[in-house]
Parts: sequence; C-alpha cells; structure tokens
Amino acid sequence: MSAPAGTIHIYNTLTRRKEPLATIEPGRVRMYVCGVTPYDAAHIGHGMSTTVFDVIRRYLEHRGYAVRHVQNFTDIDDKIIARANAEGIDPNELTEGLIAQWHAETAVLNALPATVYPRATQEVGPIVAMIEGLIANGHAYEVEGDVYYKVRSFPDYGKLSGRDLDDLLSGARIEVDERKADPLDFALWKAAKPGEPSWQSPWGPGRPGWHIECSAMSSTYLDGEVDIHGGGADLIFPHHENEIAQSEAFLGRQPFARYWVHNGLVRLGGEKMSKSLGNFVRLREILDRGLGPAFRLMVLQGHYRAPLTYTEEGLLAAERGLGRLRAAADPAPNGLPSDPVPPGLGTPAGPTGADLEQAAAEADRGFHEAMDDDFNAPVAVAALFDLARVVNRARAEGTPPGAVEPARRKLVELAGVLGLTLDPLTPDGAGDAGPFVDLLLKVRGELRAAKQWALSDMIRDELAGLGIAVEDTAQGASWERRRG
RNA sequence: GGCGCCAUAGCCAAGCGGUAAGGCACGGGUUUGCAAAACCCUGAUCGGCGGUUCGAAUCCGCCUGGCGCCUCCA
Repeated sequence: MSAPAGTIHIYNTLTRRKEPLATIEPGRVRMYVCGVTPYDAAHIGHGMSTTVFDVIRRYLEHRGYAVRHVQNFTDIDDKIIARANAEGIDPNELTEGLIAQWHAETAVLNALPATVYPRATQEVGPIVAMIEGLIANGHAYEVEGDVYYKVRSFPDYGKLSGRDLDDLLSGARIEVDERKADPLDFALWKAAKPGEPSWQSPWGPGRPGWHIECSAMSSTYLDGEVDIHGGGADLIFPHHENEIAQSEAFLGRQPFARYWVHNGLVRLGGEKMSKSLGNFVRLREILDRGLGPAFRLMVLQGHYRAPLTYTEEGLLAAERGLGRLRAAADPAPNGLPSDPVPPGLGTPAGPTGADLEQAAAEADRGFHEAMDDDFNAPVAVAALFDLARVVNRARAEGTPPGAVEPARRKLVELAGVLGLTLDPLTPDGAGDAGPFVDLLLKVRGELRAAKQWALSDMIRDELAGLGIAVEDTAQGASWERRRG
C-alpha cells in the first residue's frame, strides 16, 4: 500500500483559494453533491459532474476518510410537471423511470453509489419546517399561498458568487412580480395551480421552490453542517447562493458548508452544453458504445474546475490511451504467464526489480502529490502513463514478469483510486462469437505455420472489419474487441 | 450593463516567479512473414504590446480573441 503523508488542499469557491482540508469530525467527510432534476435523460455534463465527485470521494476514502455522500433528486418542479403532462403520464412515473435510469448509467460509469439519495418529494416535512422557521425569524414572508425568501434580510447574500444585490438589480432580467417585496426575492414555497401535484402546508396546498429542498436535505442528512458541498459551476448562482442564504439564516450560524466545490462545464461546439440550448450528448450514447471508461479518463485528463471541451476525437484519443494503460496492467500480456520469480533476482536483461520498484514509488509519490493538490487528476494520470511506460519497456527488454509485478500492481492500484478499471478487454464484448473467433484463429494458426500468408492475412483483415483486432505474438494469436 | 473565467505544440491538456508534465495524432526507427501491440527518437518559449524582477508561460497594465453567470441547468 501507499503511504501518503501530505495534507489535502481543496479549492474553495467561497474564498477563491486553495485551503487545507479540515473536516468537522476528524477522519470523516460530510459531502453533499447537488443531484439532478429528473425530467430528461442524463447528458455528458452530468457524467462529468458525477465522475468528478466520484473521484474526489474515492480519493478521500483512499486517504482514509469515511465519506458520507449525500446526493439528492429534485423530483418535483415546473419542467417535470410540463414533461409529464406532455407525455400524458404522472410526474412520479416520469421521475421514477429517470431515476432508475440514472442509477443504471452512473453504475456503468463506475461511480460509487451515494450513501443516501434523498428526494424532494419525500422530504416535504423538513422543508415545510424550515420554511416555517425562516418566516418565524423574519427571513421569509407569505403572499397568497406563496412563500418568498427576503433576500435583503441576509447581509451576506452574494458572498459565494461575488455579486452585489444592487448589481443584480441592474441586470434587469428578473421578472417583476408585484407581490414580492423585492424583485430578487425567490420562492420557498409555490402555491399549487389546478392539476399540479401538491402537498399540504400552513399556507395551503403547494410544493417546494427550487432551492429549499437542498437546504432541508443537507440539514436532515448531514446535521446541518457540511464539509464539502459540490455541484456544477452553473449552480453557483443562484442555486448555491440561495442555499447559503436559507441554511445560514435558518440555522443562525455559518458557514453552513466549509468547502464549496464546483466542476467546470462541458462545452460542445465552443459553447456550454445544456439541455436548454438543445446541444447535448446523452450519456447513454457513450456508455452504449462501451466507452464509459474512456469517458472517465477523458474527464480525468483535464482539471475538474476547467471547462471540458467534448469532441468525438477527444473521446477516442482517451480510449487509445486507456488501451496503453490496459496493456501495461495486463497480468499476462500476450499470453505470458506471470511467473512467481522473486523481484530482484537473476534478471538477465532490462531494468531490474529494484528499478521497477523505484519507478513504482516515484509514480506513487507523484500521484499523491498531485491529488493532494486540489485533486489534480491530469498530473496524477500522467504519473500513471509514466509508470505504464516503464512496465512496458521492462517487458520489451526482457525483465522477468515477477520483477515487473510490483510496478504492474502499483499501476492497477493507483488507477483504481481514480475509478479506472484496467481489465483487459479480451473475454467480454464479443458475446457468443468468442468461441468462433477462437476457432478461426486456430485455423489461421495452422495456415501461418504453413506460411499461407494470403489466407491468414485475409482472416485477420476480415476480423478487423468486424471490430476484432488480432495480434500475433510468440505465444500465439490474441484478440480483442475494439471499442468505439 | 454588472460579476467572473480563459487564451500553452496539429488536437486535448498540466504548470501559476527560476529557463515548458501527460495523452492523442504525424514523421523516423526497433520488433514482425507482413501487420498489430509495445518500445526508442523527433516537435512549442507559452494570443499581442508594454511594465515589475537578477529571472515571467507564471505578477501588473493595455489590446485582441473566446467563454461562463446574471433566467431552467451538473
């Protein structure tokens, strides 16, 4: 095992600086990541966010923290109601299906499941209680069945997004609702319109506003105080700003969350990808092609706070790179058995076991230094590639498998910390065709033995056309299914 | 109009004061019956102009070009 020693530093959107991680409880991290509003299929922006926070969580756990990871579903809102109406189904039916799909897709992405997945519709009690508290302490008011948050009552409003209330007003893109005391006030509770799903409340039937559910759920599931509060950069304003206003006004203390962490947004064609712009790629399109791992690597090769420019070319480049890592991580490359020769003994050629152990130690150190520094995954990944090169070179130069093994294991271990599984592709992916491919290659082996090059090459070319890559080695032919 | 971010080799992308990580692609090799895979070699002075400094891609100013938020959004 590795023995990381440094302190983890995290960039905090609130202070705009990297800060050493100091958790509320030693050895424990309370992490709240804003989940989705399930009204449509997940796109790759959700995939990026999921991957980013999965890696953060995995790394924290790797460093010994017990992470309580809460991720919500905001399963009631205008868009859900509109979509359900359009499809002629109940909103619950819509969200149930999409939430099930979400779980399936994030599992394929190899994201660890959250500790808890609370849903807004199942937390109405705590939500109502919080709104009542905000009215009681003067931070909210009711108007005709709606309840609004009084933005001017919270002096710190704007501290997360760096905004000034008067500047916001001059933005002038806020709809004027004469019933609100201030145009910037936002809804905590919306009175039900005819035909809409609703819950009973002291202000009549209605439903929660957009931001209050996260305040209530983080309070309920993380005892009102959060270590890491995360989400996409597009949530900084107004969502997280409003969450702070609600939670800190309600709890009467601050900070409600210590570290605000935001991932950069996926760009497509030079601009932000989003459902509202209509320029999105569904996550499923990538997963169905078996490129989930490549997607993860693509995300990891950029910094989590920087925007990620998504292109098909970039995804395939990641898949190629992943292939190299997989080759190095393969315990029995090209059919070679990984014999149990002790490291450092009688190495006839190539780097010695000691060389490889040193390379593994260097990779380990580089990896942890990078990840400790605000989860600098691209640098950590570079350490993986460096180690992979050392492993492949050693094999090429004749270092015995046993001497290579420690470095190979280190590669698999570190990749695993990032959620990258480096299993070889060979067995899966071809389904029932596997035995037939084996048979063809057996025949081809006979042809090659007889130097029937034209025929044997034809078999190889035809298989390539079917997406099966054949490689000849000293130990015979191996094959794998190409992804992409 | 307000707030903020970015501009690094063909593409993607780290670095954030001491003389440019990594990935993909391209080209040249080694290996191979030929391939593939793997390995080796090869490429940038960091958008432009000034300034600070012994020293700047890294700090400051201006310019140009992108982008995000201010409205639902991971």
